[in-house]
Order: sequence, then structure tokens, then C-alpha cells
Amino acid sequence: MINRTRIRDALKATEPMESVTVMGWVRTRRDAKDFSFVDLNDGSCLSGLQVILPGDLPDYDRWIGEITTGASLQVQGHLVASQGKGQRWELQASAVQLMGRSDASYPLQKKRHSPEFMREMAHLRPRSNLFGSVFRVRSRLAQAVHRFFSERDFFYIHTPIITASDCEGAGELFRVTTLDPSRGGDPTKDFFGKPSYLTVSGQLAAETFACALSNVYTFGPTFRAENSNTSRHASEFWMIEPEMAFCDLGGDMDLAEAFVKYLIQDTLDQSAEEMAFFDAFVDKGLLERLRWILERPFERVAYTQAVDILLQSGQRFEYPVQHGLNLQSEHERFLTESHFKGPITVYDYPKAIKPFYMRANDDGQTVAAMDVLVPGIGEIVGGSQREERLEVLESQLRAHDLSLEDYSWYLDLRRYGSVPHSGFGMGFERMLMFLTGVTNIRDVIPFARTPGHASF
RNA sequence: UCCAGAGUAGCUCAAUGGUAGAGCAAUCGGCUGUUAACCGAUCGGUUGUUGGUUCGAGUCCAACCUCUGGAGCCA
Repeated sequence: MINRTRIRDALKATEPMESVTVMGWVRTRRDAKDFSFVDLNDGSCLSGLQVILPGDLPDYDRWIGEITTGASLQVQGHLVASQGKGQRWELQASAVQLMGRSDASYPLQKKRHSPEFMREMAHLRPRSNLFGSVFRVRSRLAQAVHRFFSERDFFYIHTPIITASDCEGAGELFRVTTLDPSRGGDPTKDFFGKPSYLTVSGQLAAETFACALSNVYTFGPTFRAENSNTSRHASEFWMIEPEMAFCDLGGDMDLAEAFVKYLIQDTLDQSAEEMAFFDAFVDKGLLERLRWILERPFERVAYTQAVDILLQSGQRFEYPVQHGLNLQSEHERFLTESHFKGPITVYDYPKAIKPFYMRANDDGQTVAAMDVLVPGIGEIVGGSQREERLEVLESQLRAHDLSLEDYSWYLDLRRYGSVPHSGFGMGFERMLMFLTGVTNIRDVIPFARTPGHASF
């Protein structure tokens, strides 16, 4: 295949280039008197390259009509300074090859489309400015996650996607089976000899590795069979879960906050063009908000303080504010959007509303849990110090009606050389929403899976 | 799953219970170093589905489907 120049590189040129070959998809064509302008995009960056197709190219009149929106082209030519305004470089074509036609039924138009409409054609939407940008940023964000942990000497652990432990009761699980549903379902005859599921969290597995390699993280797909129909829940999503031995809740919060800031900074640095686009067309004020967050420390509020703030706010809430009750979305909203006007970390939650594995505090009422809440999205990080005391953990399992036998391997970590350890989970897509200003999780996942939807 | 709102041309939206329209897109033509180009023309409809009320339903009623916003569960 011909050595092609990516449009991103062509646009970064510092001087004219002889004989450049680019390939991409036509966004628009505008005909001038003796030539045509083509806006060609190859996805390497948000901007397209302006291509000039001179009218004296062989058989121009025969093929120019086929250079339509959506068509794929190979163009050879000279990269020269643009005579027009709006772009620095343009490609004066000397040869054009139509690779793939695109007829009038091509659904993407030059004008702006609603995200809802674009969702109906998830296979074509990455060719749009918005979704192309979202998925370029998504890729860079994933790389940044690995870089952050790599720089801090964390080991990346591939925890299993199929699991036999219905761990921590974190939502409904998808059953994995090879049994014929019409012939009954004896789990002992199933593929793994017992009921198995898609993972809802890699945490427990990560804990075992933290209690050996010290600092580890997982980053992979996670599945919840909840019938959630909201803009921030998906049945299949990606989660990042670091786990640190010899680390208490304070260290956990330090890491979570540093992580959020790192990802913001990295995205601003590496995706400047896309971020400017989001700021202009998706969420005005996005850049200002993110920069402001970078500059200041996260506010840390104990759960009881947070409740006091809500009680004293004079604000009317639909749901009651009361010590011991979970914070509702509207409460989190008030705290992040109205009171603190930025991300906050709420810690030391009531024991009764948190899972069994969180470390009991000395007050007997609370556990060493923490949530990082951000404006617009709510919970973006949830974590805790883990209960490392064997007897306490056993009594917690019993209190939650969980089988000690099923968790024997988990209890072994406390039986043999137990250490204080902590970790958290971050929803990758929620972070991406926070960074791009895109308000629906379905628009930051290439092919979203939600209740009733597994198309494409 | 619950509450609310919305489904009309390819898209975004109009239309007192009385002849279904505009802008954009597409197609054709014109003009032009254009860039969400511009100007003119053409094309474009089982008004989400089914049933009901009515002389007459896009409009009113019922059920269902889909989407959106909010809630719960959470990341």
C-alpha cells in the first residue's frame, strides 16, 4: 500500500511538502468555478484537510459528482499554504482515486445532528466531529490511566471476567452458562460445575494481589444486570480499581484525588483540540471548570459534616436529610454544584449503608469509606479501607448473611500476614463524561449495552 | 422498575378538532478561493402502532412501542 500521510501530520507541517498522499472520508465538497474544495477527514484528528481538486484533472467532469459526503478518497498532491482563511495548509491535488462511493442515503450531514439520532447509527457516528473526538479522547484517557499507575510502580493485574463468587452483592449479575435453558439448569452440570457470572468488580481479586505485590490495579470490563435506565448507567462498562497494601483511608483519598487531577491534566494537554471543541459545542465553560479543579485541593468532608451542611443549608430537598441515611443524588448535587462548587471527597459513612468489607471505625458507627463526587455526574470514585481484622470481617460476613465458606480465600488474606490496605473503583466512562461534558454514558461507549439494547 | 415529557418529510421543528408546512439535507441549474458557502427550482408524508370518540382526528380518549429528562440501584 502507498505510504500515506496522516492528516494530523499534514496539518502540523512547518513547510510546504511535495508529493503527499492522504486518504480519508469526504465531509463536504464545495464547487468553485474551475475546481472543487473537499474537506477530507481521516480521523487522526478533529480537523480535516482542505483538498483542492483542480478542474483540469483528467475526466474531472465525469467523476467530480461522485466525490460526495461520506465517500472515501486517496489524494496525491502538494501541500501548500492555503490562499483562503480558516486553515494554514491545503492539498493541491494532482491525482485522485475514489476508493468507496457514498450515495445520497448516507445519513451523516454536514450540519449538526442530535446525539439521540447518532445513537441509532453507532457504526457511522465515529465519523462525526463529536464522536470522533470522544473516542480519540477515550483512547488517550485509557493510556493515561496506565501511565499514572505505571509512574507510581503499580502492577497491572488482569482479574477474571468470569467469576463464580457472587461477591459483595454489588448489583445483579449476568449468569454465564452453557446449559440448554429448555432442559432445566442443574448448576453442577454446568461448564464450571457451579453457577458462574460476569464480574461486577475486580476488587476482591485485586486485594489478593495487593497482599503480595503491594500496589496493583485492574482496568477492565465490568457487568451489571441492573435494570437501570439512566444517562449514567450501562450494563457493560469499564472500571479502574487500584488496591494498595500498607495504606489507610487517607492514602486512598490522596491517590484518588491525584488520579482525578492527573487525568484532567493529561486530557487537557493531549487532547487540546478536542477539548476546545467540547467547550464550544457540548458544554460551554468546561475548560474553565476543569482548570479550576486542577488549581485547588479537593474539599474533604466527613459524612456527618456533609449531613450537617445539608441540614443547615435551608435548601428544600425532595428526600429527607438525616444522619444515617444515604445521600441522595439531589444532596450530592447540592454539595458539589451549589455549596462547594467543585469535586469533594466524602468519607466515614454509616456502617449500615455500606458493604461488608469496609473497615469498621473505632466509633462503632461508621466505616472507612470514601466517595469522590463531582458536579454534574455525582459519584465518580467509590472506595474504602478494607477490613483487615479476621474476627471483625467474619462477624461482618455473618451480619450480611454471607457464607464464610464462600469467602474462605478472602478470609485467608486476613489469616496469613494481614495488612491494612485500601482501594477504590473509578467508572472509566463517568470520568470520560466528566472530562468531555457529554451527559449520556451511551455517547462515550463505542457500542453501548443497556437494558434492552445490545445492537451492533 | 417508578414519575414526568415527547414521537409529524432523511434531520431539526411548525400546524384553534376543519386543505399537513418551514429551514436544513438530497437532486438539478446558476454564481463564487469556498469553508454550517450563497441564489433559484425540484423532490420529499400510512403524522410511532392498534383501537375508540366525532360529520370530520396530527390535534381528544385508551392501550402498547420507542426516545428524552428525573428517581432508585451504583461506577
